[in-house]
Amino acid sequence: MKPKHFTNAEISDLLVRHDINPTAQRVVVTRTILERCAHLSAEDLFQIIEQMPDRRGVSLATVYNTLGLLAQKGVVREVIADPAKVVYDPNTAPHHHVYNVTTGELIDVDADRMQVSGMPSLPLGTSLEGVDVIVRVRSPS
Amino acid sequence: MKPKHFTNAEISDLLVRHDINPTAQRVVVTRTILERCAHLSAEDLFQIIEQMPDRRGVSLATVYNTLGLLAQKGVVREVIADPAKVVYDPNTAPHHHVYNVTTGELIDVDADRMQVSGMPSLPLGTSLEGVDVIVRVRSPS
DNA sequence: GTCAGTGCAAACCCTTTGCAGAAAG
DNA sequence: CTTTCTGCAAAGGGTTTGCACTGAC
Repeated sequence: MKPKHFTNAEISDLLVRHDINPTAQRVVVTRTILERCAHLSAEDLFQIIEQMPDRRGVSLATVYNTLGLLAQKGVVREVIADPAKVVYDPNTAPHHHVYNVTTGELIDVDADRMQVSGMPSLPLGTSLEGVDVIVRVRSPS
Repeated sequence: MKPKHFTNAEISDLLVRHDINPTAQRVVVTRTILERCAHLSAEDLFQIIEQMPDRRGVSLATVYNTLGLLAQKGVVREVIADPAKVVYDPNTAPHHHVYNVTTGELIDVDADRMQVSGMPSLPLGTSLEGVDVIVRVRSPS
């Protein structure tokens, strides 16, 4: 997935459309993860932002808070593959993942290539949040 | 899933068959998780064992180490659904999970009821470790 | 002035590790 | 004796929280 470029105004609009107050820090965080087009953890993102020359200071706590908010509002997707940390995926189209447990690498698989059939009926009083498929692979030791 | 009962000798045999040296502590841990037939975290298991009257002392570190070993040797299965903690599943038959993000409840779904089609070819030099499907549901707030 | 948002540091939780002592053969 | 395993307590890493400050309306 190739990097894209966004103006701050575009990001700001996107946030507003998702019911998020577009503060300077939130715009930086959102813009960074969307432009990187990669699976990043909060810590990854924080370090990238720290090294931007034109950065406006963004604290680690704010990165965590913002990513949580973005995930909750559907701007990005949380991927829980590695028990050690959560990564965020700017790809919000339905898709699944191949996770290399040795290297930590995470690869997208389009939902129209790999599908789930036979969805069980949901427990009473619950609504569907999403279906995650994770293909775990291992590199030779 | 109803609780089962095992003799220590049965558990011991099981461990040996899986290439695990059957120490007293490992037998207690293994027996407890197999008899409970439930998804348990290391902490859960530790607390259950702590309250057993006939227990042989087992430390938290040993519970973690033993569960890791059991998972690695295929006696139990690791389930990574909640980013906050790993749970262990004594059901090693192929199956998937419904996870309630509100309550933390985790339900098994037989693999012959829900299936994945269109598995991607694995990255070069990797071998398949497993395929996890997690249906996330939410209870109303 | 009000209220949401931010930064910092401390707190938290789950998990792993270092190391000395215990157990097993 | 040697090797493996265990227990304890401390460290570790990711994430969250408390609280005072800042900034926007």
